Amino acid sequence: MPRPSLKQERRTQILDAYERCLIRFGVEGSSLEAVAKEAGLARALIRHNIGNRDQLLEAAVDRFLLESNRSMEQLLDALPAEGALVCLIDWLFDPQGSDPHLSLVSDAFIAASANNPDLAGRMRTWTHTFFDSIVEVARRSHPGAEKEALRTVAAGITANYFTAESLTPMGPMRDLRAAFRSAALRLAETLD
Amino acid sequence: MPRPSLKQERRTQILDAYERCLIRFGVEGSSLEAVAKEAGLARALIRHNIGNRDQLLEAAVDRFLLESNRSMEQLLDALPAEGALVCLIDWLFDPQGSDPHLSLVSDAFIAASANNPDLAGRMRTWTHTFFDSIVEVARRSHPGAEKEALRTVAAGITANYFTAESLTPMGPMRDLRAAFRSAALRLAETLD
DNA sequence: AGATAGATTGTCAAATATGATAATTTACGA
DNA sequence: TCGTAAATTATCATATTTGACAATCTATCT
Repeated sequence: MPRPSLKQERRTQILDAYERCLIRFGVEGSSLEAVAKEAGLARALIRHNIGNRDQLLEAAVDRFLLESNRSMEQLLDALPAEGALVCLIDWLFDPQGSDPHLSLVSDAFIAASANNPDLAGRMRTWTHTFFDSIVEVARRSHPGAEKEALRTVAAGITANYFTAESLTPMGPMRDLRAAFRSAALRLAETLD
Repeated sequence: MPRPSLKQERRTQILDAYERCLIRFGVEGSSLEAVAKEAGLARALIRHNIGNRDQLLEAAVDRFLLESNRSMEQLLDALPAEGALVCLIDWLFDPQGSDPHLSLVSDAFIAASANNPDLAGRMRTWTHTFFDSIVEVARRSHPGAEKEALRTVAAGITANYFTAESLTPMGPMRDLRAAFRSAALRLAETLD
């Protein structure tokens, strides 16, 4: 009987806008005004659908972790048994594949972790989870490799991926991006 | 006859505080109020010694680039002819050596580059300079290696260094940091 | 049509940020 | 001691941000 709820649509609309602001202005710099403007909504609608500034951050972190885990699981399922590691690298560094958006949002969260112990904890476990997933893929495609070697290679791939994404706010740097991809591949080859 | 000028002392005092704020709050989140409080000075003193918010950012970028180049040159001079690359990696990943502070400041500048084309340009050339320096060190210690291999390895080392530093706001993650260092070393070994 | 629950908009007060200028204090040389 | 130039403090007007609440509008059901 009541008017149908748009809560979910509004929430995603707001969180999408918030993420764009996070990338440009960071956690501290993303005012509710800016988010509302970016979303094309009145500021009071943020309050109505999500709440105050802290609740907005919390909601964004929740969604980020969910989405990140979902997308990682999906990727792991899609990887072939043969040559999984190279395939993973191709996906990570494919401009079409992984969304640079997510990495930049994580950068904002990590930077803000210095003032926010809770956030720091959540992002630490996220980082470890991400890293462990890469290790697992490496183990799959190189069952014989030593544990330490797998961790080292996984760290290197992770770092090159993170860095390539982190530099995007400066604009396209194709040469460097390609070099990071090559470095990841070169590390993977050391497991053969 | 006048009172002695403290302009230089005050400038460094303010810029030091501003960098600490940049690391915690980012460019957009670093209000003059916050900087003044962090520096233990009245806000009007920022205006007196440096100027408005834009001028503060400009001054910080200027100092960052100068300091970064100076420190890089100094490092390059200090490196031995033999095993320069491994020595460089030791220095980059030595908690005592490179100042994590500088990397975090550069992270803030890079993130803010999305809204600031001028800043983006300056940070792009800085990134390229940093990268080229690593390539040069690699070439010195492995004169026989192919150009492309040198670039790839240098990119990997750079990425692992950047990433290791970027994660510090989340708190100490020794295991991951060690893994990034190992990855850099493993990449260097591929040049042998 | 009328009731209902939710969306949407409007408005307020308090807190904070900024730029600017005036007033005051301080250290040094003459 | 006294003038001077600089540091430092005080104050102001303005704009932005935030949280809160009231008022209005709108889609659906009965």
